[in-house]
Amino acid sequence: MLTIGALARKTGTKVQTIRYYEQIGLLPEPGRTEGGQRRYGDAELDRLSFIRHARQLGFSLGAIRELLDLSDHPNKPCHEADTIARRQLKEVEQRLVRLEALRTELERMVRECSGGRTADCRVLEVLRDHSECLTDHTEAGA
Amino acid sequence: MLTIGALARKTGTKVQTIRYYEQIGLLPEPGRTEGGQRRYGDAELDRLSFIRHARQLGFSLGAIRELLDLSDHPNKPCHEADTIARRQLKEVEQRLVRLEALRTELERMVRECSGGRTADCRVLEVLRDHSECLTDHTEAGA
DNA sequence: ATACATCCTACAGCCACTAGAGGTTCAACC
DNA sequence: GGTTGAACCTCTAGTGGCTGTAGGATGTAT
Repeated sequence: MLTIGALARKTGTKVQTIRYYEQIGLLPEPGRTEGGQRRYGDAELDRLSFIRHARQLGFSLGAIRELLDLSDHPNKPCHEADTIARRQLKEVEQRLVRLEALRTELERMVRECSGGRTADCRVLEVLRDHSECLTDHTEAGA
Repeated sequence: MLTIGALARKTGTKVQTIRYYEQIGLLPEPGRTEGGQRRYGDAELDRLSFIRHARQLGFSLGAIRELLDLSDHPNKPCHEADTIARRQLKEVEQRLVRLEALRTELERMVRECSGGRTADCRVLEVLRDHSECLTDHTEAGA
């Protein structure tokens, strides 16, 4: 039986994050000691590891909820999980394209900066005038 | 003189976002009509365009605040702006590396999915067992 | 028995917006 | 001059995915 702190260490999660996952129903309410402290078993360890791994792969908590649900029903057909993963892959690919455009633009800004006064700063100039950009990075966000 | 809606259209910003920028002090408080509606001139248009462009390049509002401040002082040396841009470039590059690892892993998951029952689903299996991963995508986040 | 690390709840805060309620103003048209 | 109706106003709350803090209770080692 693991304390919440031990579970946190084993999974590389913060204690508060575990409680947060419980609060939003992603983790089940665990057993408690007489004094009211949470105690976890292997099932919870596996489930949290699954969640953390999926988060590392960029899945949203909503998608993870679906994946966990599928994982709980071994006889369901698998194409739903496949769909979720493909959707995630598509999003990652789109982000990659946008980020590459950003990199190009930032590299150019930095390369062309002559190091004088801000009045002549290439970085600020490019920011001031969008038409100086070679790539399309609209909607690029983070 | 532009209404807030016209300014929004010109810069591709939502009206609420403009008010939000004003609220956090990124845009100055504009003049008002007798009835209390905001009216903007070219200076605000330029400033908001700068902000939006920098946002598209992924700069945080904090970084943008610094850049605007530099832009307001044309005789300051330029290396601070350069530093901010380089920092941003570095972050973008790091995100790219992580996202590429994610893409590799997601592609493999999707490719290997046989389309049977969830019990045998490759996607779910990989999520369950981190050791199946070839790439390091820890801390990859979004 | 005591120390003290860890646990508990409850709530506020982060970023960068976005949405909605409920009411007011402006500009155009008749 | 009167009437629409789109656009404006303020204020508040919600989004995702946590993170941090206050103030107190519990568990374990000595």
